[in-house]
Amino acid sequence: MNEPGNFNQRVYHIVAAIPEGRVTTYGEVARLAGSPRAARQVGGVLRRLPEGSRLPWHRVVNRHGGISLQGEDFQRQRQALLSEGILFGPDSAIDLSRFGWKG
DNA sequence: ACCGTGACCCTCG
DNA sequence: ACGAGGGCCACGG
Repeated sequence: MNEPGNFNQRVYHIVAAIPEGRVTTYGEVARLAGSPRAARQVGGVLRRLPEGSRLPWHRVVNRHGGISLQGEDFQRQRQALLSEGILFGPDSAIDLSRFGWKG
């Protein structure tokens, strides 16, 4: 079991399954992938997505419901989420109890 | 096979 | 309640 590159594949699969208009966290993806302590790695996978990937990477946020990207990438993710009807609170964070995958 | 890296998260003061 | 500090661990070079 657990062949090389499996983590990547699992992450792809899980992220691809996040419904439009919903978000989940790096930690949750890591848990679903079977490596609860590899939240950081999830970010690593998404960072190196092949250009032109159709994976909805923007639906993954940090545990506070905030965007972990910086500068231009921050704006791109924010825009993508807004265009799906996801709202940001006064603290610039998404209410996970409302827009989280499980809801 | 080792080593740096980091789109995170938990634990303590 | 909150911030700094450090552990974590799969990946690529």
